[in-house]
Amino acid sequence: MSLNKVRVRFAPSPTGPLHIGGLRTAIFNFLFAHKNNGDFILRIEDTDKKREVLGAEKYIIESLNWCGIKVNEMPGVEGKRGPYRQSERNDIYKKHILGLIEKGKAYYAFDSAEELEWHRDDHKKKGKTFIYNWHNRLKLKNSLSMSSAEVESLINSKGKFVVRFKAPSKGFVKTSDIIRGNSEIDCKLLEDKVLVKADGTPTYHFANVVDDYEMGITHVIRGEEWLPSLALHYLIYDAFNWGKPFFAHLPLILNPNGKGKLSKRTGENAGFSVFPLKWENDGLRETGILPEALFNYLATLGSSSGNTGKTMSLKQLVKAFELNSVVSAAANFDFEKLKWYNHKHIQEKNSEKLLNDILELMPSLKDLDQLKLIKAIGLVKERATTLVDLWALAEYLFFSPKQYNEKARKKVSLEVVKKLIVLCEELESRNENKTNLLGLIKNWSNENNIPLGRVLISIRIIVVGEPSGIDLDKILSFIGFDEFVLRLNSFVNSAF
RNA sequence: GGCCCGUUCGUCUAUCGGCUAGGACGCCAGGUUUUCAUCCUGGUAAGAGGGGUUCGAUUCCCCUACGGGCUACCA
Repeated sequence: MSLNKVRVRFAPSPTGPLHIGGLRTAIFNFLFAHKNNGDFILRIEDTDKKREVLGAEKYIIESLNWCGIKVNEMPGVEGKRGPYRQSERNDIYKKHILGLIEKGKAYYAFDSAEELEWHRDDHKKKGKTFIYNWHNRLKLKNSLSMSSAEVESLINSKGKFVVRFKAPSKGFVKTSDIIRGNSEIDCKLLEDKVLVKADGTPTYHFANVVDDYEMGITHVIRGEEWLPSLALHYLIYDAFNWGKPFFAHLPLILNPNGKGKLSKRTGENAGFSVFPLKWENDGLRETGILPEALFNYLATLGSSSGNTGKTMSLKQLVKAFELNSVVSAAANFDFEKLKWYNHKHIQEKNSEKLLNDILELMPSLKDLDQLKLIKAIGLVKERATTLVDLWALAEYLFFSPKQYNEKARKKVSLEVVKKLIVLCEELESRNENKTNLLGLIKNWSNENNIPLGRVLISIRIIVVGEPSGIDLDKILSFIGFDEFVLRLNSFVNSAF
């Protein structure tokens, strides 16, 4: 175990918006860094410029920021080990690849894409799999099979070549993973992977190892999809004679039914977004999910340390986090459970802060009395699952219902309502104290033998528009006597 | 096809070889609420199958099945 300061990185590709799976990887890295007083680095893996999507990098940073994931070093927040975009690190890769070629650990190859495609097809027809490695590298066009003069002239004339890693022809690579334990990979099966592409840019495998080394990464925490490449990465470290970081491969997040990696499409079909923020369509933020709830839920997906059956704050999650309590099996995404976390976190958040969250989503609410809004949030929040329905649940406290639930409307006794209006007029003319309006109404209904249940449901439907909502008492004192009379009258008017 | 990883209630998970297999979400029932929801109480439901090892396997090993991932000059 090295005594170096823990340094971890989250290394997404800007090929699209950050999705839930990527975010979970970021969260685990972040949790681990904080648990160990380490650094959390964001590295943008933009070596494939063809696939880069405009705005993706910005989206990634905004998403992390929204979730409260603070980054110590990243593009724009340069530390000593930058730059933090791979596209800006080409000199570093060039220097290192030359060293590897000199050591005989890597070689030039000139096979065209078409030629390789032909070999793959040809092998497939024969029921075999084409692997570019020790088995056939001498029959292919590369600096191992050709004379140095030939190689030199090819490099000088065309300049089109790739650099491949020379994987060993025998032996085993012993790999180790914090989550999965030890494993042995047969070198015979390994491919001579391309390290540098024909356009001079590195592939993931090469850039990744070089950067993790150069940036002093102590723990590589990444998705399970990289597990098959782990042996290759080990060999690259060894070829350089570099010390290896520790590795931890996180289980994947699958679709709710367990079929395949969680995808945008299944999310859409099931009615949720797999993106934290808006990207074309609404993200989780826009559907009223709280960042702390998303963080909390994702921290429990594939780990027992956060999976306590209770909500946990960032502080608690950091304290509880253990890399070796990460589960090795893939986890299904469950939107229902996310909603439960969201509901719980709404309860735990104070109304002022909730108001800020809601105003971000619905700026038009800034026109309303902010103090009244805070009070209203306090009244309805225990019923809310998302920020969006938090407002839906509070709306009738500010505006009279646009329409009345048809079924419920029939339960309203027009006769009673008319009597109520008369009562209100009397109260007004007597200059009665109407603080306890509902109490006055209850007494009145008692004295006049009007069934109280009937009165209450009628009032509720007129005031709310639905047979639902918070305590009538609270509603009436919130909207006040005048507004109440207004709503009674507009109901009577609409009844004809 | 080849290689890699995995398999406990429907879902997320607990179990350091010896338990009536625990918790959470969901669902169902009851209670509170003169509404609806929240909330409270209870219930439902599981160690893929087959071989070993062992006094004893969910737990260790092997096989099979199933699921997932990788198999690009993408990451």
